Amino acid sequence: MRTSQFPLNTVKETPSDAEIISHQLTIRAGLVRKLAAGLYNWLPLGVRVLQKAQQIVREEMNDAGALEVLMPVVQPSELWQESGRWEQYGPELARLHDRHGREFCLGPTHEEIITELARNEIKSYKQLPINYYQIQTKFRDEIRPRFGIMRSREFIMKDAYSFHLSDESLQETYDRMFQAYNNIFTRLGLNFRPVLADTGSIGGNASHEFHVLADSGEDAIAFSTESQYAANVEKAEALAPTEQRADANQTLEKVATPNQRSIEEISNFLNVTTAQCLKTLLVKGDDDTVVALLLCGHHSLNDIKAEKLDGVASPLTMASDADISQAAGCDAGYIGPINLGVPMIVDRSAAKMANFICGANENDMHYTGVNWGRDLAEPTRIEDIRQVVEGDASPDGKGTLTIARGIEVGHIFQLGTKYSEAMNASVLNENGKNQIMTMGCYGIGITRVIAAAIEQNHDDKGIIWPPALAPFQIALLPMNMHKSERLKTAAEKLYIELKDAGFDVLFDDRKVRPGFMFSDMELIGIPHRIVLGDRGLDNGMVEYRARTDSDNQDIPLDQVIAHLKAATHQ
RNA sequence: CGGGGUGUAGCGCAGCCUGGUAGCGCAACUGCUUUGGGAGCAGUGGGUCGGGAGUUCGAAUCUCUCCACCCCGACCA
Repeated sequence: MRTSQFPLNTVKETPSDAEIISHQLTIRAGLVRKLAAGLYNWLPLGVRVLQKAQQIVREEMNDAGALEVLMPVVQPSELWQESGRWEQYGPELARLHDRHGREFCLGPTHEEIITELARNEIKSYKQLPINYYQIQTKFRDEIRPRFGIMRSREFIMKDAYSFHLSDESLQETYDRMFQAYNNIFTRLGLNFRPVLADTGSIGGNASHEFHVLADSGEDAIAFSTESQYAANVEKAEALAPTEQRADANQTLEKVATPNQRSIEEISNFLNVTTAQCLKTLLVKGDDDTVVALLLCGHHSLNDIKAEKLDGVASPLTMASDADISQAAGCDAGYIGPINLGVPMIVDRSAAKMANFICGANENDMHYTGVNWGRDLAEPTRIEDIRQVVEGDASPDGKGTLTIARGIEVGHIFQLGTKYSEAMNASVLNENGKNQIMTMGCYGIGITRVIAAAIEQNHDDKGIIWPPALAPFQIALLPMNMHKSERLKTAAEKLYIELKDAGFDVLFDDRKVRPGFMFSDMELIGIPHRIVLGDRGLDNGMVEYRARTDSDNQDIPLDQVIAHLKAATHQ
């Protein structure tokens, strides 16, 4: 490709609203342009990268036995009503009407559609298992789209859905997808980790997320220092402390704490650590009741763990101010478990506290020196409801946890029969009886993969594409070609030879200064660069430089192709 | 949804407080010079100052209203 026919649309200035590096570079390099909040146009250069990513995903999915289909973006409400998600899904689901007033939505995901397809097309156990996938645009009306293509409202996703008769068959396909995902992200050249995950709103059993490790990631991942254990902190179990509870050697006292509400304020005011304070959260329970959740002051509630507990409303909802004053007789900030007449769920760590501080259920008052079993009953319900923190014991018993940031680029689930049951997707089994199929689902955010790749691979000059994602492999840069007929002839000849050798070459035939060319090619991250100049031509030499090199290398003109083949492992 | 902020040329911004014929840099276009790390000089084009209403002789500037976009928060016990 020639730059004279393939405009680069690079810009020198960073747009003011781009916060993270991948957002800045996707715009500066001319991959995308913003159309509106969370909506992006993809320019020719960006499309080439998209296609590279899609191709790898396609190849690995096909190799793993999945079959490509294509489903509509616009989906009829009836199917969503059948699965129950028309009501469940909030404002994130963009709904619309056609001219006849019929209701539709823009698909944020395709479980309903694939289940409808499968129940019509699959009649016999002999057709199972089967794994369908598509690469399709999704729309989710995010609360806050941000970071450019990292979290946009419209995005491209590869989603796959498998159908089975048995859990064993589902597990087999799940394992195969797990392997396929490892292959895909490895080929894409990303530093990633599969982690145990929560199944979220889609529901189901086993689940892994694939995270690209980057400081700008929106998810926190807990890793074991000693083992392969890795989990989203939403999911990571906080083990009960192994040490015994300390002796109750302080006396219970009620102290005035005027205007000291938060754990932070209380600990400062009383000159103690936050770990000595007990945090009492009131949340909504079943049918208009209120439940107290008790945590160590330095721990945070994990609402995903909490809302799964019996007696706690899902989604987790904090009690209103009115509920609080009715249940505890005080304002938020002074609630405590002593004489609190609501059911209590105590975190494993909080149950081991001794001589702690808590609210007195009276405004501007706290208790100090509080002890379980003496000043109030021993906890009757102890659960894991907190977020893990750095240094916690790893749930698999090996090592301790460290916490790193990750970008979720893939997610695989065992869905079970949630959709197939609701939508009656069944086949005839070996005994001639109807049997509901069990399902798995497997997603990869294609557009997010590109943002993640840039987050992980860039320098102050621009993008450094992993070879598999680069829009072009080689930049061919003639120096001042318009002034030298000899150079022009040589450059044109080399361009043809490189193309014939099977390389993706970007030939910069613009009449621009050398520095301009260098900067452009570095910004858009082309992995390999060949520079042709009159000086080198006198000696039959060209210059080679990889995007990651700091120096040029002189290569005899007749060995360029061999050199590039070695450099690109072709 | 709550809080904060910003809308002025394609992009980045000044001008607004204190009302009086709309500016700077980059980009674009033309010409000349230049040519191994985002060139120099000269010139040219480009703006419903986010929309609407109001105050005023006169509004980018003051008032009201609507819209768009950005940031933070949605853990307060």
